Amino acid sequence: MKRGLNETCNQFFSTLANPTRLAILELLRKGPKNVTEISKTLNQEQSMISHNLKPLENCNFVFAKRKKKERLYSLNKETIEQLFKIFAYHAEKYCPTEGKCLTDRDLQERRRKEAANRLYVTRH
Amino acid sequence: MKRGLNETCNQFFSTLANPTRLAILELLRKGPKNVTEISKTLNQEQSMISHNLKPLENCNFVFAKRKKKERLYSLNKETIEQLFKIFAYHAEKYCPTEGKCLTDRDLQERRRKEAANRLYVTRH
DNA sequence: TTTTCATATGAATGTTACTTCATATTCATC
DNA sequence: GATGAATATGAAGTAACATTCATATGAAAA
Repeated sequence: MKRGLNETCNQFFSTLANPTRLAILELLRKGPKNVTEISKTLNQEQSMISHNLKPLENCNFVFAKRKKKERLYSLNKETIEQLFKIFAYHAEKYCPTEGKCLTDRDLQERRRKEAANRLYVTRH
Repeated sequence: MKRGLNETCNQFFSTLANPTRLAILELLRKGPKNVTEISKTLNQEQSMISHNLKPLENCNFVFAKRKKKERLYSLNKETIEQLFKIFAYHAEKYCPTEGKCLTDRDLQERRRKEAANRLYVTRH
């Protein structure tokens, strides 16, 4: 397959395409946090936070530095704030009611329900 | 789970997190194209292109309008060009050799190979 | 009004990513 | 160098997503 924008670009957006990771990024906007703090604030298992921090760090969306026994994670504000800004602008303009932006999955579910409904009407 | 940046944001990035869809977006930078043209240029099945155009359209990353029998898809340049610009800047700065940005999958594979190698060495 | 071209849809299957739990590693302190 | 606290890793199961092939729909032309 023809791929101009390379694997790296896919990686870039894939790393952002996860609710846990987005939550981490949003939390880190407030300032640096260690793993335990993130884990507790987001009410998620520590191992899950670590697993999700890894791709964020690989992509340089967050930076880490040791502080005694802890690892302090901080946000790459330059990149992330810009991205969130674009998103916010786009969402404001195009998804004001959040009524758009449906997944295939949503559409599938909707169809299922419509079909069930049709069936229900037909039955009577 | 605590989720500040909502579902819409995840959707936003998830839609971008796919090589086929990125290829479509990049192609549309050159100008509007219909489904068949996209399909042929990217050398992908028409149904696949259609399936992937749907989320792009849902998120308003592309716009569609009829032209006779065809549907002409065009880019939401405002959003997409900005995103690509940020990505390009970030990649330039942080992944100059594309040596970073490894997935869990990559790391897993690397480990497998290393393990196999260790085993190989041990055998002799 | 049926034929053809262009696109969309559905359902099935394959592929990838996420989550979890158990355990390993790392680093400081005793 | 043993212990404890903080974090990372591995492997397995599960859920989500992408892809494919067959077919349906829609729009124009004959």
